[in-house]
Amino acid sequence: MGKIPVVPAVANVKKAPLPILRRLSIYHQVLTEMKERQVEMTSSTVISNAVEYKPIQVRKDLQILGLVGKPKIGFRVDELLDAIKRYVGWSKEHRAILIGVGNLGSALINFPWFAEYGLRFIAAFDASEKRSNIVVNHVPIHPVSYFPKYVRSHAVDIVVLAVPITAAQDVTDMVVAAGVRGIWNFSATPIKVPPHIIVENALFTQSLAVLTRRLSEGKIIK
Amino acid sequence: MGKIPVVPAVANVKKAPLPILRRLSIYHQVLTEMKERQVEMTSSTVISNAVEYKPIQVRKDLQILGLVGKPKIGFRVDELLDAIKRYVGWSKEHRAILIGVGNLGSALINFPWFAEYGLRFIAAFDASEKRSNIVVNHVPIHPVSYFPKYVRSHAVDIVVLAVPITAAQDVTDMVVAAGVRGIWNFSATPIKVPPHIIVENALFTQSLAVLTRRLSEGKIIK
DNA sequence: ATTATATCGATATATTTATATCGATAATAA
DNA sequence: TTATTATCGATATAAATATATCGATATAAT
Repeated sequence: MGKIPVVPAVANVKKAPLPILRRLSIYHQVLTEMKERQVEMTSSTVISNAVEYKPIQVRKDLQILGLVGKPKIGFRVDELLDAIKRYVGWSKEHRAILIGVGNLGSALINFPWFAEYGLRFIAAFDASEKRSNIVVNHVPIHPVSYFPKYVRSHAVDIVVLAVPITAAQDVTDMVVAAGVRGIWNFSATPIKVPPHIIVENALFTQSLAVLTRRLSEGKIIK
Repeated sequence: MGKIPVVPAVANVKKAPLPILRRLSIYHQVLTEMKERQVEMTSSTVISNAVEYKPIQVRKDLQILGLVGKPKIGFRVDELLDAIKRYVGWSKEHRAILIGVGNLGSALINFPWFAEYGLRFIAAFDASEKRSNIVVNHVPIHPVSYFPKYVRSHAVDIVVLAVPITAAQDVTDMVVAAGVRGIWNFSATPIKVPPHIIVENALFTQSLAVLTRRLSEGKIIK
């Protein structure tokens, strides 16, 4: 008699290649602008013109979505947009908490994430008492000490971390202990988490490094 | 007689691989924290423990910096840090302008970029008159209409763009026309520029796409 | 009706990036 | 003193990613 496996079963969704995910989010933005301009059909070539990638690459990327285009014509803009949203996980709701309501946190909480990205801020937390117990963009702000208790009575999918470097790891540990699975990290330092937690870093210095390096590489000397 | 080439000569600095640049900026952060803790020596293995990359990759990345480590010991923290800063272009000053003084722009201008990254904000511009003619973090804010004139009398290396999507392309065109070579784009849309302009996008949705996809991939179903 | 063309999807190749292996070396322990 | 170990740097292999090629097809032009 074979043993019944006790490891938790996991949805066998294929792991999407990182470079493709990143480019899909750019195609999403371009397609959104096309939709606003009432454009109905588009193609790899047309999308390619709007971004910095070659048509072959755009075509290959779109193939992963599994929808069929028409030769000579391409794809319906709205279908492409929906397919991308489904693929990257933006067509279902993600309940999010903001921690750190400084300038950056305020910028994040004021952005209309829900309609296009499924991200819904249900509360925010801040270390400072004077930023607490107010409401920003319909989202209530609480003192951060209340966070663990809050999570016990509210389902939270994602914590958006916008705290200073010095607080980042401590707050992360609290978030992990509370059982939240996803962290979108805007603090300027990489954070350490156990393997079952999913972290994505939005580290500004990464793009700054690329920018300053490219500027020095291309310096015209004569 | 051979023709004298008329194409502008360019410093023959090798083009740094993008993935390495991005990881170097993370090592930089980790090393900075080590320096603050007075750690003198470190190694690929130790750095690896602090980040999500394997020791082999860290070693290979550091090799590009061209400094020699000691077997069994590794590298001096301060030498590594300096080498990274030189390599990515953070050891010389970059004169920067902020355009768009909303929450995000304010967060950017209040961050201490200069000491570690060489980025010096010399002025900011905003479309709103009521945000103009004040000073934030020692940086004067002007109406954006004054930008072209300002650039004629001040050397500007980088424009940091933190404007709404709707304004992004128009402001970009103005920046390009004014002759600025580098753009750090925090507006939520990719912008189009001529080939001699260097743009780096800090698109939040890229990391969001990775986060939401990874969350759905790893969903426990049983 | 025929030809030309732009695109798709599939497959093949090239390039880039990540990882492994291995001898040499500096420090530490026996 | 000798053995052991952690690391380095160089080179080799593997894996992932990007690009090219090509036949098929839907539309538009002749």
